[in-house]
Amino acid sequence: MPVTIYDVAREAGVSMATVSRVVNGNPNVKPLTRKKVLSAIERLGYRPNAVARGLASKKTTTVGVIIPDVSSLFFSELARGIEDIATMYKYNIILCNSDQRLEKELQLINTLLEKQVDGLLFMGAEIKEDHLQALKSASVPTVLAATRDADNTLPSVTIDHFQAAYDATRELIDHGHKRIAMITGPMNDPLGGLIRYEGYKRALQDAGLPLDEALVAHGNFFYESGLKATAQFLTLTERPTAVFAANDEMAIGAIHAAQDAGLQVPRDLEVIGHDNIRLVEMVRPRLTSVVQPMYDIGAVAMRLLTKYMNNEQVDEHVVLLPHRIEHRESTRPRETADS
Amino acid sequence: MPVTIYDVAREAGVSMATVSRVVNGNPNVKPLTRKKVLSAIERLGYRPNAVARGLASKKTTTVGVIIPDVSSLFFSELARGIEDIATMYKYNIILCNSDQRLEKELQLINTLLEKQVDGLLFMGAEIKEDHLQALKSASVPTVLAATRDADNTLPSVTIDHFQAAYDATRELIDHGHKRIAMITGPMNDPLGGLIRYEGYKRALQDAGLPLDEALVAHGNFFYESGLKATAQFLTLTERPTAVFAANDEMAIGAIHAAQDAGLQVPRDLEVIGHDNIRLVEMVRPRLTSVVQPMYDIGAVAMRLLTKYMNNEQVDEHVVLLPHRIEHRESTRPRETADS
DNA sequence: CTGTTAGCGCTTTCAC
DNA sequence: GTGAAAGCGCTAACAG
Repeated sequence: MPVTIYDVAREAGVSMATVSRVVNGNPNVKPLTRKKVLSAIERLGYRPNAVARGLASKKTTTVGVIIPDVSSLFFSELARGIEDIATMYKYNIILCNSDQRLEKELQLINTLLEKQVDGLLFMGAEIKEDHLQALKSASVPTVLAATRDADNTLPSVTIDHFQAAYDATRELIDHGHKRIAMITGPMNDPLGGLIRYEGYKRALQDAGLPLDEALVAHGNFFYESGLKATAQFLTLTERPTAVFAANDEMAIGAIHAAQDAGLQVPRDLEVIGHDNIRLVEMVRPRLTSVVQPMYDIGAVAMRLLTKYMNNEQVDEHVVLLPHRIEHRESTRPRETADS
Repeated sequence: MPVTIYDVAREAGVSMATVSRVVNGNPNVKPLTRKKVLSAIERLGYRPNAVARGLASKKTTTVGVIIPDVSSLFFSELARGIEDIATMYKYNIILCNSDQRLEKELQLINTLLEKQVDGLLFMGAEIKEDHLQALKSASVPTVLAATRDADNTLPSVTIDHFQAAYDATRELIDHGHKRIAMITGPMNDPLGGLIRYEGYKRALQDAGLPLDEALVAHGNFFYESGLKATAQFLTLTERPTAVFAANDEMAIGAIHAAQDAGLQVPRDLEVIGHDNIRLVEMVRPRLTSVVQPMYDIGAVAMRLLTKYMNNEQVDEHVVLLPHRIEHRESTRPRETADS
């Protein structure tokens, strides 16, 4: 039923090999022959079968992407960066949601390898020994995006999460705050959760400020948890005067909790978020946030993966992208800062 | 290098056919034989090659998904619904961003067909003759998600956009408003743009209200455009007292524009959005919005596609999911409404 | 520059 | 229940 390379060959009066050459842009074809083939292709409406090609060439020009949740504001931005660069290099992506469940992640790795992807892009919170094991069984390269494994066994693209959290906290300290609260991510998330908390603690410590457990709440990255944590903070007799949230959604929750309590941001409570998702511009006051360049992380990770897939030389297997703080109205300008 | 079905056959002392049967769960295998094969698979670490399988069986258990932009709050939610159901039916998805550019859409359709996807899920604003043409050249089924073609040539899953916009406008009319503004989507988007505008116009007309062109702004679905449009509305001598925006992002922009102008929502301006994305809960006041069940649309579309792919009987090729208005604080409760 | 010839790893009749 | 054998549609040596 469908027209094959063989049909085209017959129609053009050449061999399959020649058709294959034309289709693949091999220069070793006489212009006239090429023209004949092209016209036969046109006439027959030939469409190369990528599956057959994949079997014969052992390349599928497809990469597997494991993502916790595409509908997340954070990850969908990453996914876009990944796909754009993939397209640029003629790859397609098979996208799979893992919900960060270990079992599902492992199963997805396996499925993707069965599908003979040329490479794997992995996003997720924690990289366990199981992941390393599963990935090692693959003959294809893997790159981690927005995360990394503890020993840097795998190539990865991230920012310096510790430093980013440190900087954010430091910023609040510099504004004269003594009681700075933090809404962390889940503590079983090494980078998004634990390390940012460590950065916060270190910054306090370096500034000689005490760590008050009452000012630390463990959130789950969702708006609601930021809202609740902050509402709770505000019931304390010694309330915090600033909050650092491990992501923007929770930070926005913090702003709203403050407003719901009749406080003004940043006058009564300064708030700083993390990631700088598009949402930060869609709140009043607009949210100051640590910029994690999601799109770029995805793009760089994919670019890195193409290098591995092409056996190109790679000097930096572990890439750290720069971060910075984008100042908006949820924090006071430095000049006018006071406690 | 990689272990093939042939290796397993030899190791287990059976034929490839038998291994194939075991792998595919064919019941016609003696339990003992099955056990031998399974153990050989285990021992060798055999992983079936889905590409070879795809070539031989002409099924890839992969569907192509064309999406305008995964990083969009609206579409990423749809994508999640699609992927979840795909997973449920053992399909993987190749996800491609089209940015709604016709040329890219057509090219993606072609690429996906080359990759021998078993089906196609298409999201986009306008379905042109070109699309129909390209899709027709495929021997695989296509389902449209959150859109449909003018003649319902293709199966689709949507809500009744006209009625949804009508209902939203009607709601504001019922609150006693005489000057109701609308921020539309792009007019070249038949459903998200044009039809919602038609619904708005009809509602006004049915209520005997005049259509004031000064109260209609054409936005682009982004926050900024809602912000600007509303700021503009508020400079009018006869300001609107209510706004209906064609999506939530613009509606949130409307809220902020009002607040920036020192007005209170909903007291001075009622705002109603469209889609009910997750963001509506993350603004103050929280946004009243027309619920378009994105996740469900994706899920139902994918489910429908599985039916076509399995040649199952389908009675409803064009499915309309119900919509409703979710009332929040950006509109006044009906009881206390006044002009 | 072009054609011949093996496969790629699996499914699928068709026999037995 | 099981095996033999013929492809699926293409690429990739290898010859010429």
